[in-house]
Amino acid sequence: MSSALLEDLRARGLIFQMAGEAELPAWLDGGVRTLYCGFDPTADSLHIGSLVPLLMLRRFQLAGHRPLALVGGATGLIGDPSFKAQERQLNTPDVVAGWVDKIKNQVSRFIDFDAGESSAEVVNNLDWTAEMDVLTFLRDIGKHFSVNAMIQKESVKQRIEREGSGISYTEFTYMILQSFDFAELYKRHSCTLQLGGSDQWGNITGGIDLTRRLHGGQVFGLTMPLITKADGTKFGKTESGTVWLDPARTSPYAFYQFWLNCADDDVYRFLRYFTFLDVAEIAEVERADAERAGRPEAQAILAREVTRLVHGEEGLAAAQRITEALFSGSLDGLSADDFGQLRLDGLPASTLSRGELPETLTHMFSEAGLAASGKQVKDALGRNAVTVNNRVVGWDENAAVATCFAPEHALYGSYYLVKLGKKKYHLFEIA
RNA sequence: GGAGGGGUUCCCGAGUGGCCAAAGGGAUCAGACUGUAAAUCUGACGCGCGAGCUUCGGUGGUUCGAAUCCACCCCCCUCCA
Repeated sequence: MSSALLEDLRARGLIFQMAGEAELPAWLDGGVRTLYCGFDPTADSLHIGSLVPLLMLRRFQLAGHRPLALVGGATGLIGDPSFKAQERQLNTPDVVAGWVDKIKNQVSRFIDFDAGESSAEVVNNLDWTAEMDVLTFLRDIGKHFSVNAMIQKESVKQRIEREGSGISYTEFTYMILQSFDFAELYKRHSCTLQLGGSDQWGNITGGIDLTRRLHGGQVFGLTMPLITKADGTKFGKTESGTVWLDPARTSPYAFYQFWLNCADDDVYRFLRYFTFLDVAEIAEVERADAERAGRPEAQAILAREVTRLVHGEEGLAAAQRITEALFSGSLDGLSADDFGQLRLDGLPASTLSRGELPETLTHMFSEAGLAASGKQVKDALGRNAVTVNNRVVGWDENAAVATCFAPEHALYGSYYLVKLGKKKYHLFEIA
């Protein structure tokens, strides 16, 4: 039954490497197994880079196993050097502790805590490292690690070999801390499988070795592939930066748009990675898209599914309302209440009074976040890329803010929907 | 502690007294083409509507003029002790 899980994961392209590949299928089939994946608090929210591992925990849970989400209250204080080009800035303990709480919360949305034998649990590695003293650590844990082997790990190689960078002892020790986590979870929870991104391979195998040495137990490892994009740019970034899971940082609307804008060359792969849709079903979507000319269905399905997973039905509905309002072409169908709703749904918006309008559009729009600088607004104005309630506004009107936002141009007396470029919208409410 | 190398605009990386707001590439933004794609082409890309203003690790100095020269300081890397 669980080897079926592995089959599905393989079909989705979600398996990059396995440690203990020969025994793992039988082991999973043999009963409810406990597995874990770690999430280090490097900010107050996770971003979509953590989505694959999070969904992976859920996939295992749905297959009857018991997932532990480890929040790295300890490892987050150290910093994982794996494949990082540079030493990281340390964050203060109280800051990290605050992030741990937020991330615990976030992680909890993806796994079920009330599922009988396979009920999930959130653990924090600070619980078993905080009180450990240095000498115990060095004698009981450190002794099992060979520096010779550690410096051979691919994940730290560039830090050791590359001219112009280096690695502190602190970060170098990260691998040992994470290895200790695995051994400890094995002891405490009989946890026998660790999941992670492919960059975690070195840390995972370290944990497997340590568990064997410390407790004589056989445990397993599984890594997921790095998510890449066909055009070679980094996955998970948009013009406005990282795509976060926290709706306060990335609105459900922006989140939905991110997936909707997914490239054709990536979208079917992403459907397999990021949704629970059946592989066969996804193949069917791909086939249908290929047959039909024009715009594929896949992006809409992907956006819908992932937004629902992360932001729930309500978040999805809000995102779809805004999308529908903005991209259907005409604003005529919108009522005054609809504008209010769009604001609530997370459409970027601001309120100004007629008396305090800025002197220039460049100032007004860059302030509102429609563009990074006045120069960009100027460029857009010069190319007729800006509209106010669908009326094109040009560079010659830059200083005529009051005219552009005159009452006769308003919708319902006070609403102005400004579009810059093809996709950037901002609602101004002018009282 | 010693010797050497280095810190340039978001990133990589040129620049070693004026022609430098600083080559080139990447990323990003806008336009055309489209499907709110991709590829391609065009323009922008420190800030400012503009006059102009502020940058090249930091602080002082030399000079008519400094990212470029000098002094001191901070940080990083390599090797030696």
